[in-house]
Amino acid sequence: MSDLPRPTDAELEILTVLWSRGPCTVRDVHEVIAQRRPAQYTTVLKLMQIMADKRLVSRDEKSRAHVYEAARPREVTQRQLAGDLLDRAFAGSAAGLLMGALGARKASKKELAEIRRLLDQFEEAR
Amino acid sequence: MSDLPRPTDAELEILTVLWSRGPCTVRDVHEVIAQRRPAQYTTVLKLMQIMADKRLVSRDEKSRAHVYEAARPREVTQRQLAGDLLDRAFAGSAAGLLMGALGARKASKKELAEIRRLLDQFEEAR
DNA sequence: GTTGACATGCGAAGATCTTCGTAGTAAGGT
DNA sequence: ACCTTACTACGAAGATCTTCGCATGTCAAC
Repeated sequence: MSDLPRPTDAELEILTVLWSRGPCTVRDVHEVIAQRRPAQYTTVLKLMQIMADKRLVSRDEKSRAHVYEAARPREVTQRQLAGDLLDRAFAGSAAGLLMGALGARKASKKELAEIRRLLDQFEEAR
Repeated sequence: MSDLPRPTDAELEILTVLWSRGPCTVRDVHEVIAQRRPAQYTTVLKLMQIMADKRLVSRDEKSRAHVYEAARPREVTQRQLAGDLLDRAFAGSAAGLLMGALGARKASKKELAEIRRLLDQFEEAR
């Protein structure tokens, strides 16, 4: 399993679009991103080309408008990013990371219950 | 409360030293870092000067060897970083972030218990 | 076939990050 | 006073990130 570089901020933004919409053309991605902030088409294009070079995305060139797809499923990259932050800022403490997250944004009661549920499920699976 | 820029990788490494050892000279920090990887003294110096410009650290120039200190306590920066990642990669889902963390590194049974404990404590405090 | 719409490729600029060498300066011992 | 040592300041180079304009190519419609 080859390991990919940690995606940069701009790259991650594009990946989130690809994860939620599935394989996309540059135009598709640009439309989504341009909705939330000013961004030129060619900027998104260039980024996606670079991501293809880095193997962060795969590219299907069969049709005129190339179709890009995230190279790895969302969960795998999320694990990479969480693990990376865990090491760099939390000395490996998942509890610390969770407290950081809960302290940073209000979590609903429902979310807390969800966390407990996942915790049970996670513990069961070992 | 002024908001500080997100520390870069190299800056975060220095911050972790300052958090764990308290106020330090450049030499102190360099000694710690040089132990784990090759790094020139002036590289660390320059980084810490830049961090002072950015207000990520404060600098006491009274003695010849300036003494640096993290501008904000560890927990505050951890919250910033966790919140940032939460937004950028987990669509705000703390549960997702926790699963990412647990999936990335083996968590001991003790750590899982700790998480439950903190979760109780956190929920109580609202 | 010409034109218009739309796509990629390419180069380059500006910002930031990271690295380090060199120069200058202050302190302390001899 | 002088020399050594230790420290800061400064400038600059190289890498990466992010941005965008322009050239070029392709396809369909007229």
